[in-house]
Amino acid sequence: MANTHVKEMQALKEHLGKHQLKLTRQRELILSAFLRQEHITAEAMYHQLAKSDPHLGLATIYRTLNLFCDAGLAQARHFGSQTKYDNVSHKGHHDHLICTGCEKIVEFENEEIERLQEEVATRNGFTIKTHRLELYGLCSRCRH
Amino acid sequence: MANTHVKEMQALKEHLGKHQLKLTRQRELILSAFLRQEHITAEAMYHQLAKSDPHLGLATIYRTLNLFCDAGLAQARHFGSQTKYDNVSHKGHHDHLICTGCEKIVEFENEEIERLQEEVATRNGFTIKTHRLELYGLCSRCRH
DNA sequence: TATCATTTTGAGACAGTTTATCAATTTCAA
DNA sequence: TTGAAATTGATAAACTGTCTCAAAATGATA
Ligand SMILES: [Mn+2]
Ligand SMILES: [Mn+2]
Ligand SMILES: [Zn+2]
Ligand SMILES: [Zn+2]
Repeated sequence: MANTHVKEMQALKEHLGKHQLKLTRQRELILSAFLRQEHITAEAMYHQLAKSDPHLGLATIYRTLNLFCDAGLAQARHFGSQTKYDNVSHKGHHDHLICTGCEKIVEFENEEIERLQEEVATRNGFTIKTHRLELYGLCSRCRH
Repeated sequence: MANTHVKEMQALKEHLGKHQLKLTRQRELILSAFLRQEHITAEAMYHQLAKSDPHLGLATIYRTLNLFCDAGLAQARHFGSQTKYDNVSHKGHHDHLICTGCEKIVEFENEEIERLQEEVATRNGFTIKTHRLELYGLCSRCRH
């Protein structure tokens, strides 16, 4: 655990430094736990961390995950009715395939789709800032 | 107003008939107002209708819009953090371009994107049931 | 048209999720 | 080491949407 997530920790420190924010025990702890997941809800992280740190407040989890979003390490994604924080520290933009049977989430990137999105936007006079593409269905296992 | 939205009214009646549901003054009123919009929140519809019918309850709005969804007249869409009911009575599947400046929503369809989505799904062993594609950005007016 | 079982409504309670408040604690620059 | 500023945890509050239930409306039937 000593030399894992060094890069992300560095990125966080950089963000903190730029915004007069402080590095706390909680922020370190939450970052470390967050980086072990791909997609997680604040509530799930709260329960997960409660085992080792029963006094960590839910509000702190929310505040910290939102801080990670500001720092570019995380991204809040609204899947169905849940808000999951997506670990984007080590990867670029991507979209999602979501199994409605088992909740499995597969990430994908498709240059061609992205290009066509730009085309659609341009045709309508828009400049895209962000987008969201989610495909909901059944994975091979759940189909049977 | 006498002969507008006759088809949609008919579709609603058909759904009601099939499910032992009743046609009420409120359902007629809400349908008529709903069909005048493209995308609207339950809350917005509530305030809009309150002017002419101050006793119409918010729960009734929600119940009725959800009924329209069941009847295939409406579709609930989660844009950002808002849930808007999309009037789909007279159109098929489509996706959205959303201006983050003025909230303008432009609908579009793109065969090619849809095809590529299927391709991505197949490649990952998924069978798509639904999908959501939203492009957020600035419209030409808001860019300046 | 009157009857009346069934459905619907409106008001507000309630639930789930996220943010705001604030006194106490922690951090870190000087 | 000190102390101003930031952060935390507990909990209140905000917000969105659903549930409850007594009263009212609907519509099939006589
Ligand atoms: Mn992801
Ligand atoms: Mn639409
Ligand atoms: Zn599955
Ligand atoms: Zn605009």
